[in-house]
Amino acid sequence: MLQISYIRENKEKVIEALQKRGFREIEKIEELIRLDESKRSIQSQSDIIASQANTAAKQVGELMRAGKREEAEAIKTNSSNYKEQIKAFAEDIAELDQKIHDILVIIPNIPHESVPAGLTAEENEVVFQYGEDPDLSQEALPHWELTSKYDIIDFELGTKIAGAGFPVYKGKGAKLQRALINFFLDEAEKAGYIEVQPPIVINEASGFGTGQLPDKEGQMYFIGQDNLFLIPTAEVPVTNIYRDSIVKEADFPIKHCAYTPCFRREAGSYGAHVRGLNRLHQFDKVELVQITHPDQSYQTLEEMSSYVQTLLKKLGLKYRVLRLCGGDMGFTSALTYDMEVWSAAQKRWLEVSSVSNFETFQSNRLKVRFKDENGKMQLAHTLNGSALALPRIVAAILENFQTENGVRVPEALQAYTRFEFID
RNA sequence: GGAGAGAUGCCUGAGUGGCCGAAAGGAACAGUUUGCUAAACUGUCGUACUGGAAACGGUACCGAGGGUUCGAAUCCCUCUCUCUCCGCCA
Repeated sequence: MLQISYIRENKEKVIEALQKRGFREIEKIEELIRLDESKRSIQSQSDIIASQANTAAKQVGELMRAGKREEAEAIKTNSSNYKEQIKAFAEDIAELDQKIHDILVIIPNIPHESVPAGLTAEENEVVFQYGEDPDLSQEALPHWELTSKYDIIDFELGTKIAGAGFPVYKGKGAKLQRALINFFLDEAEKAGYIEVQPPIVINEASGFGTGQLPDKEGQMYFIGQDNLFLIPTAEVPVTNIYRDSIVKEADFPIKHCAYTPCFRREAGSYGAHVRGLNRLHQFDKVELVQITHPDQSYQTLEEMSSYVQTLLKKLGLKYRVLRLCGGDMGFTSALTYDMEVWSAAQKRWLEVSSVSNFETFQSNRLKVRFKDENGKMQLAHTLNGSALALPRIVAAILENFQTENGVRVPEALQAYTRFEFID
């Protein structure tokens, strides 16, 4: 959520930036500023009345103590209508506040200046590409055939138990998952991230803090009886650790990693491109979260991006890095890099990580602040990135490393799987 | 699920109608002392909005929302959360 004071002081800049994103309701900005102006005007009128009421009340107290009963009574009768006036002002202010809030929550973050213009995924900018196309035979199979050939992931069984998009991992498939999780967590620890195990359900305040609510509740599974949501990503519970807190400047950067399952309803996305592991309702992911000083956040973003790339290199996967264009970025992000791996049998790029700087967009909602060197409160910057999401990594490993004798496990993982081939 | 207790500033904790934006201690920050560290001493030390060039003011906030009153951290109502005991249980 943008700060109203920032919008007020940088109106043109905000409008221009939102146009880059393809935000349609630009006129809302003007409306917002009008509402804010009248709110502040009413507020100061109300403050004057309140000040008078306070003075009168204080006088009554003093007169009573001095034993001057009648004078006190006189002021009392004069004071009785202050309350009504203040109440009337308060009602107007509450109404305006609500309107202001309703607009603020639909305004997306302002894109960083390096974000390319563009509205669709085609306009994302490829900033880096690494690795070779694996040399596969004509008979190379897509991963959903390999999983049943080696009996490591059973999609139908998951459908029976829960529904489509909830696969059952079996035998070496389950072990591969466990190996990847441990590999990712160990690497993150080496890179200085402190591991946490958060709840995998969140309340409404947490969902609001990181920007999933309001608006995206349709993407999350809702447990109505207890008013909780299953997490769509560990970003939500991990970042919310710091909600309503004042962090020490010396503690920057705060670095956490977390493994969690993630749940997404993915309502309305079906078809050939979501086959197999490409898009699931439940999947595993190791997530990185950082909270930094505003001056450091873009440097941190680059570090997170290169960290994620080292993981892909260690796994021997061909990948590319995209800088998302304004229209393709998430609502809360100021700058996002997507990492995509090449899935050789499908001949498709699969997104396996998304690394974003949210600047103060989340911290303004979360109220994550620190005291700067001048003793002033400032909002911290929040960032996060997947490192990594498992299913598409599994898909790429299966497809890219398939041989006649089975699927060769990447060397970096063998210490974790304790087998070299899936066969 | 049943019964009870509680929610105050970064933390602990006092405060039952006006002199309370809030005692005290701790932490933190600055200074004095010190060979260094520690200790001691002195001072500073809430947030948000708002007026002002600044100095310095105004308003709001003691879990949330209502109410009583000239006046509420303090009294009343509702809600939320936390803790303790009992029950159940991985």
